[in-house]
Amino acid sequence: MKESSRSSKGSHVARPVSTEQRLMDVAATLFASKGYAAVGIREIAREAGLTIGSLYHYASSKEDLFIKLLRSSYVSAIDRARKTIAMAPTPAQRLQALIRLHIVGEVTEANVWELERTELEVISPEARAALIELRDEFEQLWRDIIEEGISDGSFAPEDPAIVRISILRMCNGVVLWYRPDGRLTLDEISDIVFRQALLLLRAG
Amino acid sequence: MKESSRSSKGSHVARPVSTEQRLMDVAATLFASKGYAAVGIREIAREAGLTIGSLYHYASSKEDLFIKLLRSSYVSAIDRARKTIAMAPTPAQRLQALIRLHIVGEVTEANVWELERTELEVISPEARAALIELRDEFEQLWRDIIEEGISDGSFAPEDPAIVRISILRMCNGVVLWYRPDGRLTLDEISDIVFRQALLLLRAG
DNA sequence: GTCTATAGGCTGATAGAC
DNA sequence: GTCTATCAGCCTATAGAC
Repeated sequence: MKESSRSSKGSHVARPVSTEQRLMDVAATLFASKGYAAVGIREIAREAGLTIGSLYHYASSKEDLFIKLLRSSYVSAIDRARKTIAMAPTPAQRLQALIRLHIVGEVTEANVWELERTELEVISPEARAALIELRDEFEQLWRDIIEEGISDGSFAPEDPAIVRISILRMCNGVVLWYRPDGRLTLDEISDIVFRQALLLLRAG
Repeated sequence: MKESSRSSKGSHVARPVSTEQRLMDVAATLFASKGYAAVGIREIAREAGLTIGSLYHYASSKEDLFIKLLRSSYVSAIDRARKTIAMAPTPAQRLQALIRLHIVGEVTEANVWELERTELEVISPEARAALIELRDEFEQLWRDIIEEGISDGSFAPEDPAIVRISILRMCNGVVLWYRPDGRLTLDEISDIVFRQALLLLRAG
């Protein structure tokens, strides 16, 4: 997802990725697919092409690795979401762009959002509070769009909070059943989810 | 959930529960809240008031315990759903009853449905196939209601499959944020989710 | 049907050479 | 920054007494 086109080498080969980035990507994929407790540090190290000893150069513990990866995932998701929102003029268009960004992001990267369900509870209270703050910051972006739509009259949901949760769950669920060779493309799915979101928001 | 009012004792004290039932309940709660890998058999045994040795009298392995509990949860959910559906005359009423049953069931018992997300992958292929069959049987009940609604003209969703998945995810998500002392009762939440489901189904 | 005791392996984490 | 070697503790599961 990181473009880094300002790399000085100007190389024509596949852009090299830092060991740390590779480690985080591997950890994200494994944690997202199997859950925190089910993934061992040996497996993470092996998949990242490292030994256990080397892994501990990048993170001081398994929990620290998990926290680092969640934080960077949340931060980059928030960052991209803000930029996407800034380019759309109306609440509905902002919502459409955000839904597509979220669905595509989850399928092409790792779905870290479903992890918060129970896995956040394994980490220490202070670190958890910081992560929950980031998660709330992300959700606030959706909340704002809905509020703006209500203000300008384009949305009129029965219960804005439940609708917001429902829309996010519809997005988060796609990665569980989407298959690249399936009936629908990610763009088509994103459009359907967006129209479903509109149905919920325009209930009034 | 099991009534067993035909117990011969006619006792006026709280209905006694078999050790096996208690074990299954404890295991369901723990697995649902922390995930399969994060729960140890020591913890399950302790919570159920047993030692490890005794636990293995009821299940031959941790995986076997997990399979038994998922199977019994699925079977009883399907059974209750069928009975609930049979009492409602129209597709919309069947849907309303099923949504309420599902939401209330998940909150008052353990939410085993979210487990299938990734946890089903840890169990052996044969057992998994049987469980997936049960899960599909449950989902087929929802599919049937939607199809019947489409046939009689009361529903006209853009994409029946995605709407079905979305409705189920809206139901399954409630247990993640519902609090007994919160703004809404379970009945109120169920009604809102039902009306949201109708919005998705009557898109036409 | 419940217990105690223990086997055998895997886990997260550390020490220290290079 | 990466490695090898290793530790102490926890895990699932079993054996066998009662």
